[in-house]
Amino acid sequence: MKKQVSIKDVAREAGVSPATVSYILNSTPGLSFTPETREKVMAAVEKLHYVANQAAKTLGSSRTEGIVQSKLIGIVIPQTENKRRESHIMFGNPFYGTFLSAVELEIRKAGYHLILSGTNPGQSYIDIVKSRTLDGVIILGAYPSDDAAEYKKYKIPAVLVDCYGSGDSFFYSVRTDDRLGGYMATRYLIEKGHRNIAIVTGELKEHGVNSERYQGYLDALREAGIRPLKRNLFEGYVDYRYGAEAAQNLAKNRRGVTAVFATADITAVGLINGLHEAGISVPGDISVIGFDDAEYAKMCFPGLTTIRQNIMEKGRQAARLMIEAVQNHGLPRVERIIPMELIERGTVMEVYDN
Amino acid sequence: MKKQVSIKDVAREAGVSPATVSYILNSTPGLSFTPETREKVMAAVEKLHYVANQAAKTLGSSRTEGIVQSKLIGIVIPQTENKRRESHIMFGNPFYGTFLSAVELEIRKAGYHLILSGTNPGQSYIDIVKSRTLDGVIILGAYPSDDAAEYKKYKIPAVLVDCYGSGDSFFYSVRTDDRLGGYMATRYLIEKGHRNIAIVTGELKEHGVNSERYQGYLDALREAGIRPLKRNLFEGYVDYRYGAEAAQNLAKNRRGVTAVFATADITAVGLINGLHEAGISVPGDISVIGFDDAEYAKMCFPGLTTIRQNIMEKGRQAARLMIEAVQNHGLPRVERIIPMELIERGTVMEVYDN
DNA sequence: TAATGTTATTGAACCGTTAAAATAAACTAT
DNA sequence: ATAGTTTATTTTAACGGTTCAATAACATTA
Repeated sequence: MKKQVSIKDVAREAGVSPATVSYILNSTPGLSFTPETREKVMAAVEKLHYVANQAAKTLGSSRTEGIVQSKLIGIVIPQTENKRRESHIMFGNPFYGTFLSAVELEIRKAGYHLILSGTNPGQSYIDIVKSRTLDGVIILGAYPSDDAAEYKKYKIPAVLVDCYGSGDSFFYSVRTDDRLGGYMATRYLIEKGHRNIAIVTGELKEHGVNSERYQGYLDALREAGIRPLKRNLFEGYVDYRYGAEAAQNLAKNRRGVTAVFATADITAVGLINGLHEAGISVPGDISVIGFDDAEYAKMCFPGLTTIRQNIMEKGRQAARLMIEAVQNHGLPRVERIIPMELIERGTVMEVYDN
Repeated sequence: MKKQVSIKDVAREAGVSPATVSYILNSTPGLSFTPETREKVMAAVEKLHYVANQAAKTLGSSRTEGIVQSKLIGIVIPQTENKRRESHIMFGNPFYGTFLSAVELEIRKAGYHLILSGTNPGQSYIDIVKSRTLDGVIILGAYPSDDAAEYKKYKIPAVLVDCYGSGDSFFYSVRTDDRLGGYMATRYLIEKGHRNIAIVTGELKEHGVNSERYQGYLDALREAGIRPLKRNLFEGYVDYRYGAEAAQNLAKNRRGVTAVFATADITAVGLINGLHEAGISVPGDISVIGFDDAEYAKMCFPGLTTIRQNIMEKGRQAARLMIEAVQNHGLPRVERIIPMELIERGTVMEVYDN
């Protein structure tokens, strides 16, 4: 690691003081400089290939309250090392990849950088935030409520993505109306004549995405006067394998189920393949609807009928909200709801009489 | 942003000097302290919830050559904003998600953090490296050769993943033997009786992954005494859509092609679905083999026969190599080759006589 | 007992930058 | 011509750590 070119080198080269260089490069408001001085400085910067040291900037500006700028945004995704369960791995579900892609693009455009971290569920992230003096944090999935107080205490803007249960006015939030989505999916199946509808989903933690979608499912059943059956609830993991497992169980004991709502596409695909393997045709024997419209929803055969949420858009919104929050300190809480739409492909079939 | 607890606060609380706190917390070698002092310090740290400021650490230690530690590893993935071509989007190909997941896990275990960035192809990343004083950089795909000199100059360890053409002894490298992989895929098709084999691939840039796989394809043909045909080369993009496009062209004018080697699974799946749409059966009419064994290779129907590369393993190796390089400065160049294996599923069919 | 090591601890310079206060130079206004 | 503003720039003191040289306290050796 060679000694880097510092602001002093630039100052010397340009024949001005370090402060002048700093002011000019940051175009600090309320200060004026001669065009000549400006030019001299810029020329020196060019000549020496000067790039400011971010650590020093962060440190130097940490004196003034509120304007600390590490230009670093943290993004936290739950992920544990777990050989047995893909669902614990960040990108077991490609949803994250797409989302991250959109976030990165926006964040970079705004001149910030993204510091990516997984966390063991429940593990605190606040140390990282403190030690790196992050400008803000984007949190995916359930957020560790212990940290919440700290974020507020230190006034770190936090954007919660797909989080429920924090009505707290401090946090920004981006999500879809998952309950409505669950309702849409189930209602669609009902409209197609299905009455005995199973649901395959991940852990129904309080205030989670799965839980909301499940509520929506119940809403739709209730509306249609269908009594929900406990045995039609398959609660497990959000991964391919659990879908396949659910398929096996379903194949063993169908009890008249004609349709399944899988609360994530990845589970849906596992389910479909599992059913195929068990000799059950989709949608011939059982209809399936998913959720997300992930990349591969259109790739599998038959194409997966699903509730589409615009993941890129979700990422974009989260990033923009973050930047806004960082730049206009103390903005009032904003909640962005990303719209959904039902995509009809080939995994749902109409049934007549029952 | 509240004023943070500093090392001075801890020192005061413990009744020692800041230097002592620093030494104890970093367990600086060659120094001894009374157990009492140690305990006092640790107690104060606990009590005040002290977390060291990384910016200050980085800056403070930047005096001593070689041991600057921002504890930040950069990871660079080519990605541009391009509405028309998914291939330019980082996670258009889920390969990246899986890879990133593995890297993050390893990096975090070693106490480092990952700073994630896309780059417009050809755009320099060196400014980020300098400004953030990154400890090292993991670079995916073709690397901007202009930066290479800078990395060397500043002695920034760089791990090149899936990069060819840098025999430079400064760089570490992780990759698969793509040429061999291309050979394996093609040879397998030949063994199954195919002689008129097309290849669908991304841009054949000099020294790229695609180019290597293409070479392997040629190797296999040559070995079998088959003359490669120009019209059998479909050179485009590494995305779903290009696979579908290639399928259309192929459907319009098959000229006896009975098998296709798609150099990425995502393209393979696009191809298969495109062929289906055009009324061509896979593998009935045309066999397809892919490359990667991405998540959805087993999800599509029929399951995709493909060359599997262990992506998690690739990520793990890249991360470990990085950490090693950072910690043992000036390690000699290492190259890790991740093995492949052929996964037989349902998209290749044997043909007899021709 | 004085000289000599050790061991535990501290003081202070320094890293690269920002920000507040100070200064110098150039204009106004009286 | 003198004081008062305004404009352009510099000086200095942080920011929160690390690290080297210095010191104090204690044990050892001659």
